[in-house]
Amino acid sequence: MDERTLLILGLLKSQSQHGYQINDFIERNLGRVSDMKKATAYSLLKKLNESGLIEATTEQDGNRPAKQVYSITPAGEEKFYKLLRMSLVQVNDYLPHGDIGICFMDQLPKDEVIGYLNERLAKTEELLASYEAVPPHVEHLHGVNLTIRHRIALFRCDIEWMKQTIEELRARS
Amino acid sequence: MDERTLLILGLLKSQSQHGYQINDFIERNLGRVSDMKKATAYSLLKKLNESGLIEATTEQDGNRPAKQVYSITPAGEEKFYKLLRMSLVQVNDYLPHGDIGICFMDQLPKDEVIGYLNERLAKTEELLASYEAVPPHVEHLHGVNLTIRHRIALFRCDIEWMKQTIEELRARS
DNA sequence: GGGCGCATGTAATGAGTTACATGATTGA
DNA sequence: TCAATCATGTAACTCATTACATGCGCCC
Repeated sequence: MDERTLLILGLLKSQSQHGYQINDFIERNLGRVSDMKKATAYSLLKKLNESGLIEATTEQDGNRPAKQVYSITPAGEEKFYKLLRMSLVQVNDYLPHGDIGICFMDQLPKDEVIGYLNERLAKTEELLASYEAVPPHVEHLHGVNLTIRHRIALFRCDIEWMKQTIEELRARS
Repeated sequence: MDERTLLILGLLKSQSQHGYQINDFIERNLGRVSDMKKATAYSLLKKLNESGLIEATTEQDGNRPAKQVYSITPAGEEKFYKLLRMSLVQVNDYLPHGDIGICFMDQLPKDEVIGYLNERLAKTEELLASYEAVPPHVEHLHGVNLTIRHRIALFRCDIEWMKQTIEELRARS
């Protein structure tokens, strides 16, 4: 939750926005950094408003549904910096999804496992290629590029690990 | 949830066990692969029993509280293999926790950020060392070793990425 | 007698998702 | 006129966690 709060406060810090805008920006530009969903964004905005970290003004364009435009408050800025510092020092402790399966791989014939891992390897390489193909440059948020590089590094690491694992399986008598 | 189900079914496949035993095994031997908590294990066991993937017999030792000893059923074995295959082909798509903070790093003075990243780097190196120090060998589940190697690789990757990022920050005018 | 290990469970809470519901504007 | 985009929100649900509650046996 802290992470999502940090994201919303950070986006509002650079510019007052309404919910739709924030969600739209995340979907379009930050799909590779956050998976926050629309409903989550709206309800977080509501909650942050209630707790005084952001404040809302209502805007209306003609006959359209009214917008709730949110701005960050001084308390919100303080919270933003606190969360940002916490986030920067925090160690990533990975518990990769697929590793439970790896634990039980001996329950299947070696060749079958190698087949699955090769499939996974190919899909991961595809994913990596898609990241390498599109150098993203999100305006005013150029730290995003560092996170993309981070993910690319992680994919490469995964690929190496899979190759090594497959090799080792193959080498088994 | 699928992952937790796979874990429990996999453990029961090798041996009928009661809840306490399963939780104990996970805590002692699989703390680096799964973070499933006691209450989760118990309620999952209940649920899997209700859906027929496992079955329970009651055992009593003297006057102690009765144990629910669970065994995997044929339906459970089928489910196990299905989940195992799914798990093995599934691509890991990492969304590292700390990366939201990285996006906003420009909001803090460069030197402060470098300080935080160095702190994070040191902590990660410590964590890595703890993984490298203890070569785990869980009996009958030797795939676990591969997952430990996986995490070691990911930590090394993270460390490299942090060093590179710090270097780049330093190089900024 | 007190604390630890064995053994089971429930209740409250929290975070987040999916799916639903509504309605205006705009462009093909 | 029909679909897409703009715009907001709620309700039900799932998953998992924390904290609580209980009680025996064993050893110091």
